[in-house]
Amino acid sequence: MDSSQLLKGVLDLAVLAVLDGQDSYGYDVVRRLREAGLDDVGDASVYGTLRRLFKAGALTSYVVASDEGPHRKYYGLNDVGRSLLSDSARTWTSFAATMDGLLKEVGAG
Amino acid sequence: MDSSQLLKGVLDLAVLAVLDGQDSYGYDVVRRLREAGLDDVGDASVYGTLRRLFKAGALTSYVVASDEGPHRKYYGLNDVGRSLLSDSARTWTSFAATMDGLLKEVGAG
DNA sequence: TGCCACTATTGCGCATTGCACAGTACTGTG
DNA sequence: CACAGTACTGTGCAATGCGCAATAGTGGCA
Repeated sequence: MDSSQLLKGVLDLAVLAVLDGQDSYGYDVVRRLREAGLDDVGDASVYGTLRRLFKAGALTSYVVASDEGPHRKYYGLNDVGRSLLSDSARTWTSFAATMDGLLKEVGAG
Repeated sequence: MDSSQLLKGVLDLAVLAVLDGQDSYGYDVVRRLREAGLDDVGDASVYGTLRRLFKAGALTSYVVASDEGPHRKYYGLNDVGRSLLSDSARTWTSFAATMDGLLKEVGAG
């Protein structure tokens, strides 16, 4: 089954979680998400999400030069972002519990 | 936070889970999902999902007259639907575990 | 020198899908 | 007859993940 639709609305949360505690840039966020198990996440999705969160005022942003390639645009959580992260995490946990409840009945008629 | 995006790709699974073990019709599926905790699920979403799953060959369908209102269009799982249900459930469980893993690091970064 | 791979970001347009809203229609109550 | 509850259909919109192309810097290799 295609898991891409599962990311809808959750990618924001995943990106915020990755940025929590340590600033990072798009290319690296993609790498970290894939290592975490989100194998199929598209790079354009992550860049888009970062831009959207920044535009929404949840992230700070600054550019850093790199010796190994082009410049990197770092993003970090601000207060809005941290607040959004905890709210989203709570919403996700609750939602996941509801789904688990629905699935528990499967096969039990 | 708006949880509507969280449903993306998961509503199929939720509907399949509700139909597992007992045939049902749209209006009742909506009611059951809301009782299960998916308070905000829209009726048009459920009807659309049922139609889509039927069109995809995962559901059987038959009409039953009702004494309390208009006819009811019942849906039930066939082999394709049951297979889709178990596959989707597995995908969901795995995905949810990945997300939980990402969130576990929050605050510990 | 020229070609290629890896790194890194942006922008365009598309596909999927949940939802609001309107319309149709049947039953029962006042 | 108006209205509420039940029940389904269709239209069009909004959100968002993704494929793909373009741009651009660094370094290796023939």
